[in-house]
Amino acid sequence: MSEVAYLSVPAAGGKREQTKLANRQMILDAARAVFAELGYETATVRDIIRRTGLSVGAFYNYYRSKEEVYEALSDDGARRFRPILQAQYDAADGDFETYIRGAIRAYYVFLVDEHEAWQTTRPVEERQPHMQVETPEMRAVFEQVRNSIELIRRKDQQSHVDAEYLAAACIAIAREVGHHMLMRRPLDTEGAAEFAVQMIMGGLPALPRIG
Amino acid sequence: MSEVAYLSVPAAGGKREQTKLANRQMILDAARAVFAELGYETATVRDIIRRTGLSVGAFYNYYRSKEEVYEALSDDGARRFRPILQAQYDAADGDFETYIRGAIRAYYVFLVDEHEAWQTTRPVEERQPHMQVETPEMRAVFEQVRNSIELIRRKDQQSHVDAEYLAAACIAIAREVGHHMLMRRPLDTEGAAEFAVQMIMGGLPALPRIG
DNA sequence: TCTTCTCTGTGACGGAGCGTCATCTTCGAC
DNA sequence: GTCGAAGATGACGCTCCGTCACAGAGAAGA
Repeated sequence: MSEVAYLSVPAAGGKREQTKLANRQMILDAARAVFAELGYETATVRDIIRRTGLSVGAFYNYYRSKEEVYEALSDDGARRFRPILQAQYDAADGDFETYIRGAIRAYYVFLVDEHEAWQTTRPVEERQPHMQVETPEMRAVFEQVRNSIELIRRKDQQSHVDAEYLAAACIAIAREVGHHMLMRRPLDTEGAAEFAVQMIMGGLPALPRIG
Repeated sequence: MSEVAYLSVPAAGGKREQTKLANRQMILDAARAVFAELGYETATVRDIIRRTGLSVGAFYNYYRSKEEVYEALSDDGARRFRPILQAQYDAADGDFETYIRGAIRAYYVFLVDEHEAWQTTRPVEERQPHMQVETPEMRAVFEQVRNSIELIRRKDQQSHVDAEYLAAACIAIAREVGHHMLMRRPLDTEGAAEFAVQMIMGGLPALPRIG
């Protein structure tokens, strides 16, 4: 996507380029830490930039606002998750249940990882930006799920269901059950995943029984 | 729920009490209008209060912040919806599918009503406060659904499913499908409700087919 | 190497919105 | 009619924001 290195230095560029990259990342890291410590609402641009040693002006060279930094963080998450999702699609080889199970399991593992990576000082809701952040990458995830569903379903004899509603419902189940999973100890990604998958595949009558 | 009128004035109280009530309501109405016009983020406390003719100080006698006003608005919505939900539970007389169908239908009608009541000047996302507002009344709605599900399910021979996950999943489906329904024209509450109900009752294989 | 040009970093500054508080007004009790 | 309390008022100080004139460091050319 950019210039190709043509000397021994692999992915360098000039010193300018390097510090730019480094600063961008530094700000992102600082922001993640500050959001975790102070909570998103309380945190200010100054809090973030102080941690990097840069100046206020420098911050605005990279991001337009606190919101944009958070978006960058989310976008980053979604961007890292997308290939995982794609791998599940490829591995499922056209079988819907395999895809859904793989996708949801992967998602829950991802969720737990991220959750722990944020060095949890503050409760989840405070860390979150209170916005229904809808970054391009997140919309891409939704689209990817919808497409996968549509592709797989089309292969089946089964005539079409409303792919948009279905995708929305699947994502909704996965997200919400995942959210509740994170609140429980011990963390049980498998149990939660199985619940979600069964709910999608067979609805209530199919759900795993307790006791 | 409060004092009984013991004179000819039905629900008055002194003039003090009356203006207090009136002001509270005025602020709420103004806020709804301002959020619709300017969007939640852009709107300021001053924008809201200007519309009422009151002073800044007066605002802070009633609410602590813009956020609290929005919470009051949401809370109000949830409070009005609760009895509707309860009525569906009573009418279902212990039958789960009847309850779910009634609840979701009622919810979608409610959704569309509210949606139209907000005199839509701005897109939905901008009107919304970007917070994952979780008011007491909203938590109460969740609890009510969870309880209803637990009560009804317990009657069935069927052994227990995870009521918390199930409630979360049902609400998630209803909410998300509802959200997509609102984006489509013409508005089809019945179709969306049927989709959600079938998804919950029988999962994907049970979903209504298109064409 | 030295010069020049350009790009990035700096932080003081003006502005916006916030929430408070000393003060005034109005209500209602006696 | 008097007086105490509840409530309204809006100027004030504060915090955070985003900008911009300036400075310093890297690249490019001689």
